[in-house]
Amino acid sequence: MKNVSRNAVNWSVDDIDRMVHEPARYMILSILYVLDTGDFLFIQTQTALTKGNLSSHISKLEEAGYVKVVKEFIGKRPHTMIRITKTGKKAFEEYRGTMSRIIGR
Amino acid sequence: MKNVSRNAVNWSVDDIDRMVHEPARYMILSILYVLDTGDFLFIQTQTALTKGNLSSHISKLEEAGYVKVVKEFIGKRPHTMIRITKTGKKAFEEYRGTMSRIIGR
DNA sequence: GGAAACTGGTTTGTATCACAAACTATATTA
DNA sequence: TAATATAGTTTGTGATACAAACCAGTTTCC
Repeated sequence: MKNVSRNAVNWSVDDIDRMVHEPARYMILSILYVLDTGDFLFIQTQTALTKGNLSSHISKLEEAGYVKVVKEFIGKRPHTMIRITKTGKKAFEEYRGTMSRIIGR
Repeated sequence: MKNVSRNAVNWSVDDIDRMVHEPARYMILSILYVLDTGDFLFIQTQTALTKGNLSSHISKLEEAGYVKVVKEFIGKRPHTMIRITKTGKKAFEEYRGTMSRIIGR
């Protein structure tokens, strides 16, 4: 048995992109949507997420194709740059549209 | 290490009430917010959730104090009525306020 | 120069969660 | 009386979010 049909409130749970719906990831995307790129530590301070948590959310966003991760060395230290993709931007916009509709404004 | 501080986007992940954030529960609450009460089967058809899924979401909402569940018999058959509480209404309103702010527009 | 502390993360362990299938208990119908 | 329907609840499981523990270096301090 699967949920497939539309309902009286005129939206289905499947309309909501869970990848974006998760607050931590929404926050990450909302930063990158404006700035396009950000390094790991910048995003960490902005979101106030723990490193571990941030790390795994970035991995998920990467797997979803919503961000690209570039690792390099700055001087002698490792550095991780995260860039939002076209797909990621679109997903973010669509999520906002969907939620606007659902929340009603 | 815990997330506690505010961030540059001016909201924290903790601002979002996960009890309401879950789409299935948001849908249930959005129906009850308008109608105040609804029986199990009505909500099931409106949400298009499976019975099992709906049952457990209702239990969670009940534990959170967002709904009250009243079991009775209609004729010889069991019947389950779900009523949104004052707390539930307030939580729903606050969630919408929070999300409106976060989604922006 | 060697221990200690810091940097910039990733991996691991755990508790929780969402979900549908399987099940329960009674009632109705064939 | 056997099968089917009703009205849900319980169970199994795969996925998830999270912070603690860990790791590979680098810099600082004595």
